[in-house]
Amino acid sequence: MTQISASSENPAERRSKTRIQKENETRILLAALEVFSENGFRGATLDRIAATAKMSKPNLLYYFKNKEEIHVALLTDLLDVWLAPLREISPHGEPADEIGSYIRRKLESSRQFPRESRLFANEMLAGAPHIGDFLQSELKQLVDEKAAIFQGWIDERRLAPCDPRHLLFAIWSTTQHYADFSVQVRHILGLQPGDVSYYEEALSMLETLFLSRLVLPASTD
Amino acid sequence: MTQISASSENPAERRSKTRIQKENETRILLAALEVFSENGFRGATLDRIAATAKMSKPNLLYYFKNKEEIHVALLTDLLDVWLAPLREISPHGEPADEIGSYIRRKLESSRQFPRESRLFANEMLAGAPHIGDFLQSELKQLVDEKAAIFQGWIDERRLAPCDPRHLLFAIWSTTQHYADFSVQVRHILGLQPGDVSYYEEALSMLETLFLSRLVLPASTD
DNA sequence: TATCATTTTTACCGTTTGGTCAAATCTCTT
DNA sequence: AAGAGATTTGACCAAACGGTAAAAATGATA
Repeated sequence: MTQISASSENPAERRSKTRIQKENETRILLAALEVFSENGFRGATLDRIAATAKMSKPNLLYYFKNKEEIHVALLTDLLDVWLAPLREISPHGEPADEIGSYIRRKLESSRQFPRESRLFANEMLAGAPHIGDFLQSELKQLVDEKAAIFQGWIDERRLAPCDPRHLLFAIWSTTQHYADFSVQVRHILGLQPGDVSYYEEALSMLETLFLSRLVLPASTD
Repeated sequence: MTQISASSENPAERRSKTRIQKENETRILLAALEVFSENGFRGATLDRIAATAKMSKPNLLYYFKNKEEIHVALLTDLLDVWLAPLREISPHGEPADEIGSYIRRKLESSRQFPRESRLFANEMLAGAPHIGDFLQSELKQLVDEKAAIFQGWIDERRLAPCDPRHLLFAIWSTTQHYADFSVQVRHILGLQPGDVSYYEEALSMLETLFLSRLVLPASTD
């Protein structure tokens, strides 16, 4: 978050952050994450963020100069979280290992950072007005790079022929679903609001789906 | 939409709808779908909906008594669209056929009704405040019913052991992803804003994933 | 074409929203 | 304990928001 330390930041240009500054910025970003991830940028209000952070609105605006700046700070943090699991895919491992561990990392990220996932989803649904550039440049580039790895495996007959980018879409959607649609998941599984015990079953399902075979061939017993 | 004809509807209780009424309600719901699906309930405004429908705000409120009523009308329509493909799953077909055609129906629904899909996604992200009951009752019941079919196939060794409900989650997420995250999909595939030509590749990917085998066993050539 | 119901508009209201300002308070250093 | 800088607050503002009332305009019907 909050770029290079003593740049043109909000509480004037000060050399280093005070204890109070660090505490309050954290509190604000945490509260903002809560509110933005539920209601999106337009649906969120400074009043709600301030209330969630247990802070007056003018005080909040002492740390971030406007609503957009808070949102940008959150998205900037988010993109690192989002990319990290993807970066780790290596061309040197076995396809099953690499895909399997990518799924585990993505699912773990979904469990640990469900609000970040929903923040991202909200931004997508709104048409990615704030991170369109990121999608087109950084993300696209990384995807192309990793897709080439998959394509290599396909050429070596270690992976079924498919568009590697769509394979990535499938991994992203299935894993993020457990964060973004957790309400639906819990309602259907009959779980309580806070309960996230379904992640183990989810992993098991996704391993069957991506690494093994779902529909079994007719046995010849 | 708009339940039983001459109930306690908005323009007083009138016997049947006039031509103008039908036209305007359609225009409003179409505009509202556009706006709600992009920004969610809280992020949408009556002014934007009215502007999109090329209609004054008071005139809009002549047909729907408030913002919530428009939203409810949209969600009511939506739930039918959402359930239709699921209802068709039959216990009598082959697993591969039933799952395959369900995926095709879902993907087709995603292509035909992307805004409805995003409306649903927005409602989920917000914690399903308006359709929580639907998820718990109608949807859960239908899911349990269809999950039992899958479980039967698992018991007969025609399907890999897995939690059938999570299998449904995987189908939902992968197919809806192409509507909900279409911006991301297009940016990564390098397509223009309106272009939805990726649906064929998507279907191909999902058929490989769900019906065939993604990671191939080492050949013994 | 006169009449009546339907539709649309104009003008408005109270509240919420994003944001400002200056004064008041607090914290840290000396 | 005093001073300077950092933090917090209350009062406020203009615009946007959801919504209302009543008059004006339009459409259907006889």
